[in-house]
Amino acid sequence: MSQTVGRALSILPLLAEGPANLEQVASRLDVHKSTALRLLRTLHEHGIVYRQPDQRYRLGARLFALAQEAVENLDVREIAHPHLAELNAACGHTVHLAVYEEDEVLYIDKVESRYPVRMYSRIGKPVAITVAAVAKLLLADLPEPERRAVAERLDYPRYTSRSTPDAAAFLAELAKVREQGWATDLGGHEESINCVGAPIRGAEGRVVAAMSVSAPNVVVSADELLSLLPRVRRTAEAISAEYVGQPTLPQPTGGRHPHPRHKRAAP
Amino acid sequence: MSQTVGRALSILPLLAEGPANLEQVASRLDVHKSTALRLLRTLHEHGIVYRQPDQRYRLGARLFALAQEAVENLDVREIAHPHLAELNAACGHTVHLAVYEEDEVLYIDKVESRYPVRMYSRIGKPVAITVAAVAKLLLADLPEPERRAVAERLDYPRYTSRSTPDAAAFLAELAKVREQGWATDLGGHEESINCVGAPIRGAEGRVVAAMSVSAPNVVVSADELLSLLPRVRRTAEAISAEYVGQPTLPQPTGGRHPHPRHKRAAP
DNA sequence: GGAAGTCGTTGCATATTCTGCAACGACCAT
DNA sequence: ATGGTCGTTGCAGAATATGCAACGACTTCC
Repeated sequence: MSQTVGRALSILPLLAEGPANLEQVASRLDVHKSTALRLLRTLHEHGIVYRQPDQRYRLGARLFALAQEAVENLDVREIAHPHLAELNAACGHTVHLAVYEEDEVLYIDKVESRYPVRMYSRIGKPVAITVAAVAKLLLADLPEPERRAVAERLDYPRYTSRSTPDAAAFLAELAKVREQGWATDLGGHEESINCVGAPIRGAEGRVVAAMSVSAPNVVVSADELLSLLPRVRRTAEAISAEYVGQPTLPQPTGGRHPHPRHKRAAP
Repeated sequence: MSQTVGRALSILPLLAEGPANLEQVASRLDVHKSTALRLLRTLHEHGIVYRQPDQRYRLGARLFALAQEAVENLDVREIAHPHLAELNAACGHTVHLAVYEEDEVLYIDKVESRYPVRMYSRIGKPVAITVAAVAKLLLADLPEPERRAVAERLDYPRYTSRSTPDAAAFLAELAKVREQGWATDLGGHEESINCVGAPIRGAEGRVVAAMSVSAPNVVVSADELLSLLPRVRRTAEAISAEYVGQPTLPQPTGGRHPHPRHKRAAP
């Protein structure tokens, strides 16, 4: 909508890859150096980017501070953490917490495995949405039309031979997950890694987050991991219970949609 | 420099406080609703802000992802973490890692105390710059003119009776810290909390980060905490050694300053 | 040691882009 | 029904961002 702001924001992912100098930024934005300079200066004034001693720019500290504040406002995280830690203490595997937002699922918390062989993942990193157990749980709860729309919008990379191949398969899987109330990822992302997950529900039973336990084959077999399912579900339910118990006033007004999603064209 | 971008960026700290609707944003930016709408839409397109089901805006997931990438590029953090964890395992207290950036010092890592009574702090939150041990360490290493300029720019809130009262006192303290190579905060921020810190040095001996151990009076006395100093210094030195050992190509060119800081006016 | 080459910076004229306005539509309350 | 809130849209005017060209600081190459 706003070209200038759009350009400025495009600089951020670019700098996230690593420090860059003025010319690199200008050429990747496809604007004149002077334009890039002004944008960078503005970002700098706001502490979003930082200028290194060698004059190159990188993402600044305030961005980090902002993001940190943002996550802290996600009450699910606060509530869930102790439960996740407890589960990790009990089984020793990596435990993840994830939320869905605009075609992306991302980890917002994680308790590391206590085994030396670990799964790689990163808080804040988008999840492999078509295969991850947490992603299935979150998408399975979307209202039918939207679920369908999202499924068709996605790409289906073949990470492994067991990755979800296409939208149809994914929708079928989502239906199953929705039905049974839990989900798995058996080698769909990394051949040797399995996950079991369960949904965390807020008021009115909507899925607000999802959690999972992940472990590589070399540590426990898929069957052994599945045997943890009851425990995982109990943890998710405990979090849900606590979450609905004292939700810090989420969505005061029910739902107002001045412009409904699927509006009919005017006559 | 760029008004539009500036306005858009001003929305971020505002939303960090909590979700807000269009009107609130518009009035706090002091612009027309339609203007605020366009800015928010642009931020939304880039995933920086998210629109809740109740139509209010809050900071989005991508901001979180970006920030996460940003910190990961700070190699000090990667290198330091295991050492901090080890120190925590040994003494049980809260361990912090902080960096300085443009008049701000902020925590970039933290290992929580294992005692029930803990100091409150938050990764990503700006540190009380005039009293914190880590802040003293970082500022003490600035070149003299800048150190002075910063000290005079700062505010000196009287958190407690032992807070640094003014710029003169602060500069004196910094000189001492610079001299002795370590720093303390004895009840300067919270009456009952003490800290001991040591600097982490990069190539050429410049201080690139600082670490500290904090504990409340009720757990250990200031003297007992001070007895940890040798250990803290050793940890900081171990991190420094590892950091200079394999710095992932920081600052390739030495220093180019097309426009020197203190340029004389043209004749 | 001079000359050519980088790279960041500045002032300015142009026109592109953003702004505020006013009116509308959807929704809620009374 | 009626009035009120809040988000959304199209438009004309004007403020704002843009690209250009030239310069200064610095490096490198001959």
